[in-house]
Amino acid sequence: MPHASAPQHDAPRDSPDTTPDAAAGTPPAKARGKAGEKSPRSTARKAVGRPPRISRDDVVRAARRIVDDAGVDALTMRRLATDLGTTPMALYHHVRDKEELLVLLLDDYAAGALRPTGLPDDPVERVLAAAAAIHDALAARPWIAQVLTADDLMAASALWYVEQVVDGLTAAGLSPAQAVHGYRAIWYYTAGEILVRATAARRRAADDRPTYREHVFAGLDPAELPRLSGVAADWAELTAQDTYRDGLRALVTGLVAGR
Amino acid sequence: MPHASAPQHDAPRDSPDTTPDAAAGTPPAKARGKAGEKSPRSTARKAVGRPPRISRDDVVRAARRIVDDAGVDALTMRRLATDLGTTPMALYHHVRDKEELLVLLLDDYAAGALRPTGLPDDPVERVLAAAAAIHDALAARPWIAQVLTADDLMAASALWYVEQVVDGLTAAGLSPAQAVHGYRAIWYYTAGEILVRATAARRRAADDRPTYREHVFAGLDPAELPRLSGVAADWAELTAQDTYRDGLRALVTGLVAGR
DNA sequence: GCATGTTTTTATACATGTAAGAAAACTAGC
DNA sequence: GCTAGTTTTCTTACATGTATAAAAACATGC
Repeated sequence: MPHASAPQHDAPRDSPDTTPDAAAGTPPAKARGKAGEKSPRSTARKAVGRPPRISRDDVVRAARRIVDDAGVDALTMRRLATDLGTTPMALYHHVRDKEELLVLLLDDYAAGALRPTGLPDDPVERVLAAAAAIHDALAARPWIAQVLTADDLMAASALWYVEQVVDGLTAAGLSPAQAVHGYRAIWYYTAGEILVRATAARRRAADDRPTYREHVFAGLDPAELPRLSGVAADWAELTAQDTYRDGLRALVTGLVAGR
Repeated sequence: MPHASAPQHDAPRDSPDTTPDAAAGTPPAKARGKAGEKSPRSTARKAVGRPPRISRDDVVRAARRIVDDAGVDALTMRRLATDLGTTPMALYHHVRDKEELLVLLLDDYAAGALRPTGLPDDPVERVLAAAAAIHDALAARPWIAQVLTADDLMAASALWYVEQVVDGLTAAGLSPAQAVHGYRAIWYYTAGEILVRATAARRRAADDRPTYREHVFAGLDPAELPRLSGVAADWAELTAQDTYRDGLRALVTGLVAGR
């Protein structure tokens, strides 16, 4: 297994680069060069090519600083480059595109935010608690919506919670395959909730546009759509309520009841 | 209630513009002018200001043509303007921004795609069928992901299905408020599924990047995360399966069981 | 020292959405 | 006809993500 001083990023599309530590918080391995290598094999060559001035970790850290200080809207590739003392395009050797940078950032946050605290013993309750923990951690950061749809978001730091969900479902009687499918369903529901809510909040903040929904609901025909007409007046209030946990419980209950 | 020849778009932020027909498929009301008005009051004035060369409907129609012919990626404001024989900025008087245009487009598609066909009588089955119909109609068009998070997406054409869901849940014993919350849960789940899947598909198509998940799953510690390690090999296959309906049934079952 | 290969950085350029303001094309009142 | 007011359109300009290609900075083998 080659380790040594693997490149930070799978360059123009060839090196496998399966260093499992590149993602999390490994020190940048800067100050490389003449330091002795522990690894018995792999002859620790002197790293060919132009030496990098910045590492992927530098990029992520600088990005995090910007987001913390000035919000996610201030995070542009140009500003990031300026903060790092390089050019925008130099970043693209450490990060495939901005979206990957955001995923990395999310992972960075998750590493600090999520803490394995005492979870209940009962399987169903454990699933609920783990899912809610993921949800709350993500929902706290609105900019996450831009990244959330990552199919493979659940990386590194959050995996422990995924494990809890899958394990809980298994303990409740589901097969491994069913447990994975159940986890996915929970993930769809969770991601959907956050995304829909975040978008709605963004719209409300950005503008006082008549929400289009009011527009549509105003012209509702009680004869054709009686139920909707009946709740039209309360719709805004009802949908503003946070019912994530209720829905989650319903979903998990249904998953477990289904065998 | 003023009607007459209301402006197509709430201009620089003042006119209420609550014409309930502006959204769907009302004829552009072009060829306006000397035609007699039915409305008894509202003296049908001669429309002040520079006469528009294009209507909002023209914009949506042209956009639809582009999407149908060349895909959603080809839909740029510049191209749209060229097709209509105007300038990009002229579009912004009929559409707030590109996102609103996409919402309008989606509505346009929904009007044609969704057809109220025979739904089951059993409340739960009806909810399932209605939700699945929405899901399938949306999932068929990948570009929808960009718009889907609209909190108020369920406009005009799709409302009939929303009605079916809320009505079915009510018939199954839920209170009106619970039914709305239930609908929302179903919507979160549905939107999340489509979004996550669409994004995953896009990534897979765009590039053969090692999915980052493989990356993470490769370095899994079986001692710490036994369940995930156990299914790691099958993860890709399991998550590729379409289990939307299974999860939906579980959710609805749980919602109904919860009273 | 010098040519070669490799990796990172830089320079340049483009397409996109859209903000800001000027101009055009009308009606209404005089 | 002329001015004022109103609505739509056009011109110009900017910020952004990122493609492309050249240049820089190293190690290696000669």
